[in-house]
Amino acid sequence: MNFGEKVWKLMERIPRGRVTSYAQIAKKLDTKAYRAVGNACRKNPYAPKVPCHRVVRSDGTVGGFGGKTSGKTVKEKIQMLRKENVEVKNGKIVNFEEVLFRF
DNA sequence: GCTTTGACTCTCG
DNA sequence: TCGAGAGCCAAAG
Repeated sequence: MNFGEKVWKLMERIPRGRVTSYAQIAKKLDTKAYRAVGNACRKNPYAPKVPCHRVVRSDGTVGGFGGKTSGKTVKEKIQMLRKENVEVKNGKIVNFEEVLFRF
């Protein structure tokens, strides 16, 4: 199994209204490839099946989705999260510790 | 097979 | 508060 497949498989289990961080995923995979995780997300061949928009940075900031690479913007990502009952303020997750999915 | 790049994270000034 | 630097790993060229 490829590295990316493991990442996507983990992302599938993120429930609605919850988020996780790249660090959490890397930790679960027993690796420190935080960046590689983000790289895999950027490719994301499993489109809506894998909710990469529920993956944020370790400090709770949304990050990613920066125009060039995804075509979308951080704002769009935030809108999706808010739709799923995830509060976002100034690009950061509100009550991050509470909605963080630790697998 | 080495270099570049990236939706990352941590530390320090 | 915020940016810069360093460290980390995987994929693509």
